[in-house]
Parts: sequence; C-alpha cells; structure tokens
Amino acid sequence: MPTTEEALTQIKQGCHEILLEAELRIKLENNQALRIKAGFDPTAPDLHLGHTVLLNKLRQFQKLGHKILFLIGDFTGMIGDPTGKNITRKALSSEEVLENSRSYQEQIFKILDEKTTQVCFNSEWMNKMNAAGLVKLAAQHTVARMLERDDFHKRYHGKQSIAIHEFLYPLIQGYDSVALQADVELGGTDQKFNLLVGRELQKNAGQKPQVVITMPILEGLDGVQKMSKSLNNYIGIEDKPDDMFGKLMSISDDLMWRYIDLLSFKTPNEISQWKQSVEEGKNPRDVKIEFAQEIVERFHSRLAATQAYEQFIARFKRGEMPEDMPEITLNIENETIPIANLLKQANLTSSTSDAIRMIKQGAVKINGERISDRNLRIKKASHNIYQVGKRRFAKVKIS
RNA sequence: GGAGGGGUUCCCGAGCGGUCAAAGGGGACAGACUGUAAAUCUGUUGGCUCAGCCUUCGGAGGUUCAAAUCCUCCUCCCUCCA
Repeated sequence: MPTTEEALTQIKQGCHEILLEAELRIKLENNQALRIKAGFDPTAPDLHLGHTVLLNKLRQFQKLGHKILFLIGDFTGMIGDPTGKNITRKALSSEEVLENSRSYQEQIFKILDEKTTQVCFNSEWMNKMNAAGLVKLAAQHTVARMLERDDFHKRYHGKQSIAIHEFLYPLIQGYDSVALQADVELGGTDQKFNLLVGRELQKNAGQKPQVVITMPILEGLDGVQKMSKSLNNYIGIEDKPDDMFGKLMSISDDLMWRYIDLLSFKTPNEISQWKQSVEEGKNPRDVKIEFAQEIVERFHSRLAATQAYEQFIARFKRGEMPEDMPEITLNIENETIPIANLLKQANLTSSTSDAIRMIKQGAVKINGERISDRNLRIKKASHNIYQVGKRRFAKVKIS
C-alpha cells in the first residue's frame, strides 16, 4: 500500500485541477476507502478515448483501494447538460436507459474493476423528490451565482435564452453528490462549476464537501473540438484494431503529443525521452507508431497491435490492398450494370451522383487500375476489387 | 397581454419575382505533395435512367407565364416592453 504522499502524487498526475488538495490529503490519510463519483450521460454509450482519460483516473483510484460510484444521469438526461449547448433533450424511456446502461457496463469494465464499481442512476432519488423538495433544492443557490457559470454568463450577456430548467441541472448534479455521499467527484474541466455546486450542497446538508478533480478534455481527431461521437472525430474503444491504429496515425504531429500526454501509460520520464529524440531528428511518425501500438494493445491485444501495424505498412507504405474488405454479391437482371450504380450498391459511395463525381475526380480504381470512364458498364459474372479514395474498398461479385 | 425580428441546401450565412440546385465561409470528400501527418495548392459538395430530367429554401394554400423571393393561414424560435 502506497503512502499518502505517494498516492497523492499518482493522483495528481495528469489532472487539470484539484480543489482542494489539502482536503484530499486529509481524506487519504484516514486510510478508508473513499467514495469516488463520476457522472455520465445516459445517451451515447459508445465510449471513446476521450472518456478514457477520466476512466483511467478512476481506475487509478480503484488500484489505490477506493470505490467508484459510476453515476448514470438518467434523470438529468431529461434536461441535457447545458454546458456548451442550448438544446433541451428528449427524455429517454426507461427501457432505453436500461439498454444504454448495459452497454456502458460492457465497455467500462474494460477499464474499471467491476468489484469495486457501483453503477447507480440518479432517477433513483430524483424520481422520489417532490415539488417541495425541488424548491428547497433551488433555494440553495442564487441566480447571480448561476450566472457566474461561464456558458450561462456568455449566453446571458449575448442575449441568448436560458431556460429555467437549465439552472436545475447543476443543482441536481450537486444533489447527486449529497445522495451518494461522495468524497471526491471527477469530471472534465467544463464540469468545474457543476462539481463545485456539489460541494455547496453537501456543506448545506451537513456533509464533508467532496474534493473536486477536473481532468483535461481530449480533443478529437481534428485537434480543435472535443472528442465526441456526434462530431465524428473520435476513436471508439470498440473500434477495430486497424481503424484504431489508422486513426491514431492520422493525427497531426502537434496533436500527437497531447494524445500521448493524456492517454499513454508510459512514465513522464519515458515520454520526455520521446520528445527529446524527436527534437534530435527522429521521425515523429515512429513515435506515433509506438504509441498507436500501445493503445491498440490496451483495448485489443498485443497480437492485434502488431497485425494492425503490419497492415498499415503494407497498405500505405507499399500501397497494397487491405487484407479483409467487405465482399458483396450483387444480383442484376441485365447483362451489365453501370459502374456508378455498382459503387452505390456496394456502399462505396452515397449515391450514383457521388459515384460519378468520384470517377471524375480520379478516385475510383478497379483492381488497382484508375478508371476515368463514367459510362463504364460492368459485366455479369465478374469479380473485381473496387476502390474509392484511399480507404474505401470492396470485393464485388456480379451475378 | 403588447411590439418587433426570424426559420434557406451538413453547419453558419447571403439571396428578397426570372440569369437559383441557390453567393461566401466552415466542415467533409477527392486529387497533387507526403510519413494515409500537418501545412499548402486544385477540384467536388441534392437526387436520378446524368449534355436531359426530378425534388429542395419551416408547413398548407393562393397570386403569377414564372416564387426561396409577393399574399393568407398554421407552426416553431428569438428579442424588447408589461
């Protein structure tokens, strides 16, 4: 068992901010399993690497002997976290919530230890709260303080609307900490305000306020916006090894360091050695390869990582075709089919118009040969490999 | 309750009777260059039986040879006053 100081050093690593560190030290010194809370949206159960920054930190807490309260905000989902947005979400049915939570659990336990994780739902206590309870909750905060929150502040001064119920979100999230008696709550940096509300409410309820730990938010593949499924700039932890490897290789050299800092399990020392070697002239690509293999190995296996690497080299360095590609059989009535229709039906393009565009742009290859004739017709009983752009392939049999 | 401003193609945003499948930007995709990187340059960006045709500008009607553009009703959103 590490000493308090050792534990604290470990915890601090990679965090954006800890409020208050002194309180955390005291809690750790008690030598009891702490209750570590982290809240998750009830929708979008496709976890991506961005989520793992937080999950890894939770795992670290578990290894230090603490208990994770994995909170699914099915009640708050009704509101939708206004952070950075202004859309009110539709309430999910209880079946949907259940389904999503199952899917969550399948995924989080790739990282977290099931034995010391408690999955909970805030509808459990929120559905029991009546109007009087809600008023009492709302009475514990002021409009002025709410407007301190960055996005509310901006929207208010930008004369954009703020719905009343959006003010309830931080309050309910905070109340969750009271209900769970959390000792620590983790969240992204954009959650700071909400997390602090938890402290207030806990104090009012006579509890020791939770320590707030914010984690950096990982940018998506574009390097600008945060990684999210809806922006389609994510690497899912269930992505296939090849995809995962490919996506990691495609990030820019600048962004690579950010990913390494937030995601790699290498020691700070090893990472600075990487940085140094690149400064001394090493091709950053090679560091990226090592890093990409580390990540693929984490979510798949060593073997998968090696294979992904080999595939990558074969395909992009030597220009070979990928080994596994979708195989499709199309049944046609006539003797031939126009190439544009074939590409569409094989799902290589979104429409025949798109297919024609791609041909015009020189993006289409048949068995590795570029074609330029958009009126080309493919004969029945043929069996060819079709390629659109660099990444889309399919073997298509016509019958 | 009153007054005003809006809903345009993936997003933002111009258009305000024909030359509009609709400017511009963003994003995305493709090509060149590369390390499938970034940056840069070029092109594409509604659909189809693709030199032609069909469907789009919140919804439904109407005026007109002709409507995203004008009129009516409906609907949703925003701002201000009370």
